[in-house]
Amino acid sequence: MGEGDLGTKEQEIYDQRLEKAAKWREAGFNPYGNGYRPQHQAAEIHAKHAAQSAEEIEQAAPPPYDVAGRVVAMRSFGKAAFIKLRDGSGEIQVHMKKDALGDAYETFKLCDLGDFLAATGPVFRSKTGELTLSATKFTPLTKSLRPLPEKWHGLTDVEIRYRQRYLDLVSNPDVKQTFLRRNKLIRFIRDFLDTRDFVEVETPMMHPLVSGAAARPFTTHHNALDIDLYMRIAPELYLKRLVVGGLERVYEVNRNFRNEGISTRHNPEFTMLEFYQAYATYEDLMDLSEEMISEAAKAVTGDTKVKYGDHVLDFGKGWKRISMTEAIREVVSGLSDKDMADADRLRHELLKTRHSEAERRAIDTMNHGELVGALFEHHVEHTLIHPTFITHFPTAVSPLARRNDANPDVTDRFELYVAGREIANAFSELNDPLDQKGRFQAQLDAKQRGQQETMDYDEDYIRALEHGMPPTAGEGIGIDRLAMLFTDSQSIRDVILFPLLKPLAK
RNA sequence: GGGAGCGUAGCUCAAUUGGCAGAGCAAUGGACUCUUAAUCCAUAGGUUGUGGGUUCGAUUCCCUCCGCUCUCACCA
Repeated sequence: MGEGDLGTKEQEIYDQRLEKAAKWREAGFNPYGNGYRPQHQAAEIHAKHAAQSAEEIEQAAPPPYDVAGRVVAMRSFGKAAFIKLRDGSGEIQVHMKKDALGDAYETFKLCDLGDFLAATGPVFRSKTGELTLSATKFTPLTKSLRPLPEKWHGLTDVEIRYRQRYLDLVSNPDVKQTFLRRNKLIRFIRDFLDTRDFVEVETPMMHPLVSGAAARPFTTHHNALDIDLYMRIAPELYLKRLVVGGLERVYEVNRNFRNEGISTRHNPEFTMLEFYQAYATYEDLMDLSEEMISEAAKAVTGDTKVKYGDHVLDFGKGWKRISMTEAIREVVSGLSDKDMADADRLRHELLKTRHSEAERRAIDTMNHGELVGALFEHHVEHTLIHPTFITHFPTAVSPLARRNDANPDVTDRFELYVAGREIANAFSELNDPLDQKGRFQAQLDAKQRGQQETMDYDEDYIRALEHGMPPTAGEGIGIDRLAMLFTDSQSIRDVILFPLLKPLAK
C-alpha cells in the first residue's frame, strides 16, 4: 500500500504529518532515527510505586525515569498536555509542560496520536491519582503518517482487523491478550512434553506423497528438481519413521496445510501438535491428554473451569470415555446391538435426516464403518460440550490405527471432543506392515471409487515398518482449536494472527 | 460451490415512501498548565465497494462484479 490508496481526508492528514516530520528534522530530530534506548518500562514504573500515595512519592523523590512508546492518547491544554505512552509492557501517562520543557514544547506540539516518543522525568500522582511521568526532556522517535482508528469504539470492522492486524493490535487490547495466551499454551505444551523426555523435531513440510490424514493437499513445484510436491497435511508418517529409528518419544508443533473449505473452525494452514510415545497405548494417551490439557487450562486461563460462549467448560479430570457406538446409542434411541452391526439399518437411520442429492449418493456407497462414522458426526459430535473421549473408531475410517484385539472392525483409537468439536485424535499405532499394506491398498481403492481425500501408498513407510516399529501410541492436537477454547474465541481467525483472506482486487 | 446478510468521511455509526448525505471521534485554526472518551468556538473532510439499469430524481429499487460475515456442503 502506498499513497495511492489514500482517501482525500487521509491524504490531507498524510501531507500535514509529512510537514511536521520535516519540522522535527529542523529541530534536530530524525523522524525515522534509531538507537534510542529507553531505560525503563511502563509496567516497571507502575509496579515500583503501586503502593505509594502522592505524598509518599513526593517525599521519596525517586530518580527520573526514561520511557519510550506510541502516543495512544493526548489531551492538550495549550501550554501543557497529558499524553499516554504505550510500550510493550503497558501504558504510562506523561505530563508535558511548557514550564519544564521550554522551547522543546514547540516541538512537542508537532506530535500526533500514533507517533513514537521518548520522555524522561520524575513521577508524581495527578489529582485523580494516576501515576504520571512529568517530562523534563522528550525525544520524538518515529512519525506516524496515518491516523489511528477511533479511540473509543476501536476498530470493529472484521475485515480490516484481519487484513491489518497491526491496527487491530493497537486498537483492541484484548487481541494482544489472546495471542499472549496462545503463546503461553504452546510454551506450556512444550514444557510438559520436554519434562517427560519427549524430543522436539522438525520434519518436512514439502512431501512427495500425500500421507498421514484424509485431506486434499496443496501442490507446489520445485524447479531445479522439476518435481511436484505436496504441502504436508500431517507429519504423522515421518514422526513414526523416527520411532522406528529409536527416538522413542518425539513431538512436533507446526503447520499443516489442507486445501479445503474455510470456516470459523478451519484455516487452510493451521497448527498441529503431534507426539508419539513408544510402549504406550491409546489408553495411556487418554490419561496423558487429560493431564496435559487440564493443566494447560489452569496454566493459561487460571482455572480448569473455562468460560466459552454460553458454556462453562469443565477441564477438571475425570473426563467421560465412551465408545463411538455407545455414544450413538445414547443419542439415537432404539438401536439394538444387532442394529448397530447392520449397515442397511444404519443407512436407513442416517437417511432419516436431511441430506442433499450428493450426500445421499455418498451414503448409498458407504460401508458399515463409514456409516457409523457418519452417524456419529451427524447426531453426536455437536452434543459433546465437556471434554469427552470417543473410543473405538471403525477400522474403515482409521487407515493408520491398530485394530482392536477383541474386534478387528474397530481400532484402538480415540478422539477428544470439547464444545462440540474435535480437538484431538489419537491411536495405538498400526505397526503390522502387512496390515498397513492392506490399508494403503484400501485407500487406493477408495480413490478409484472417486473419493478425493485419500492417502497415497507410501512404500518407504511400509519398509520402515518392516524393519520394526516398537508398540507405540500417537496423538494429534489442534492447537488453534484449543487456543480458541482458552481465549473464548468463536472463530479460528481470532487465534491466527494473519488468517487467509482473498486478496483485494487492484 | 449453495443459501442468508452486510459494504455510507481515516474510524464508529445515522439518513423518513425514492426527494439537498449527517453526527461523534480523529484532523485544521483559536481559547485553556491536573486531564481520563477533557471542554468550548470555528473550519474542512464524500465517486454512498464497482459497473450498469429503472426513474424527473437512487445511499434507498433491479442486475453484474469485488470483498467480508454467518451458515450449509467439503473437511477431523
